Amino acid sequence: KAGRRMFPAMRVKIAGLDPHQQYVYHSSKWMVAGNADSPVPPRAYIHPDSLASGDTWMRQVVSFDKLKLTNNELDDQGHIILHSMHKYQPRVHVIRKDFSSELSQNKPVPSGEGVKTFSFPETVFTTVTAYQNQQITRLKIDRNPFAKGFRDSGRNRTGLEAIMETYAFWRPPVRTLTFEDFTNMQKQQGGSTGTSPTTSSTGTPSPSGAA
Amino acid sequence: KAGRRMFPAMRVKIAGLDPHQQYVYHSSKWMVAGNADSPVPPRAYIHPDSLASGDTWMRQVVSFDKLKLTNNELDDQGHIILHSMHKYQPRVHVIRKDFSSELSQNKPVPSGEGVKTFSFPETVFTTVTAYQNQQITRLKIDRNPFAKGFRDSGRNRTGLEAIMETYAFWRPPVRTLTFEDFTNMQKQQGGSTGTSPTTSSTGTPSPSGAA
DNA sequence: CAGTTCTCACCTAGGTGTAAAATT
DNA sequence: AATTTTACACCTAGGTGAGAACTG
Repeated sequence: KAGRRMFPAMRVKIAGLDPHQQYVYHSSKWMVAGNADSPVPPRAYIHPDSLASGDTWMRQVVSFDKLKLTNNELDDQGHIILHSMHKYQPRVHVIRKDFSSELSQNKPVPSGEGVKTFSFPETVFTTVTAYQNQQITRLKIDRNPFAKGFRDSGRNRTGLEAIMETYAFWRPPVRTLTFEDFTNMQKQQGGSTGTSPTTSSTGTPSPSGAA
Repeated sequence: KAGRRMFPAMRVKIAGLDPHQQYVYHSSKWMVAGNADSPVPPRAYIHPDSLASGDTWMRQVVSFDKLKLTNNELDDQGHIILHSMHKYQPRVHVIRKDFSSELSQNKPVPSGEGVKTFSFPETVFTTVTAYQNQQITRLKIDRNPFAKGFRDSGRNRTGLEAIMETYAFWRPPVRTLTFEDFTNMQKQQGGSTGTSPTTSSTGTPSPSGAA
């Protein structure tokens, strides 16, 4: 019924906007890596602060932590619908609000000048309904405040868990986007099947189901 | 430090908008009844759903329940700053978004065609830091879910409390606004020192103070 | 039986009035 | 003495993974 959040969430910092122009933040397109376009165009998540000035956006770290995923095809609460056991790559769209094309979460992201799209290989992840990897489970329990109830502070730090020590002071990366970087970014867009263990690969479970 | 909400909150239903036009909901001006304009122009609360189509606004009951009041003159969290022990009358502004005058919570509400202001005598209230009236205290404890901890279901229903029985099934009024009503509304704008015991008169405490 | 759904104890986050303490 | 501030117990609301129950 309800969706579940991603953890860690996409967090982004941007530079190079016109401080007095209005912008919309859009997180989409939830590409299935290496698949043809799905029959239904995927939903986009419009950042709740949206329609704010470039000045406002640039002054803060933009966090997509309220975004929720679901595997319920009939979801009517605006959650992002994904398929379990698939690999996805989040994208961030920065859309300048000049021509007043009302944008909805279902309409495709507009294109043209004033619309920039970014994506990062390290944020590729695989959706699951049950964790397949004990390291991911521990990472989430140790880092997500809402899972504190499962923390077991006095535990044996054996072999495999030593790896987790690496994450003890790790923080989700905050990338800085500049429009100058954009042309470089484009080249990177094609095949990003990154298996970097740093972020949430094989992590985020897509949540419980239907209405 | 933190502000406190109003209870019950302003709840409003509107009709007569252009379904495809964009509108902003604005709750202000927090007039001190019968006083000259205060030195600092009062803040307005921009409804969080704002910049939505007339269609969207009309389909739902618009609730201002997230609005927070404070008596802290130096508040920097966007709460509405009021003075304790004063009488206020909330107003609702419906602002058509055609000329792109960016509206901020601090800027004065624009005027002209496409901007309609409504207020209701039954929503006049008096700010306090401690309740002066035991009936208000009981009303809030009985009706506000967050005060459930103070409910004492098996209690003596003595004299004064019998009055409260009246409120047992009472719900905050949902008013319907139409632009046709607007001219009538204007006449009512001047002196509304309504002491109707129905709503929150002598109720809402303005919250704890400073940063 | 691999994958999914459901329920639950255990958290975070924050909205209540109370009563004591501080302020004026 | 009257009003405001502060700390607090007790709620609502909702985000966790665990583990039992369910599904194909």
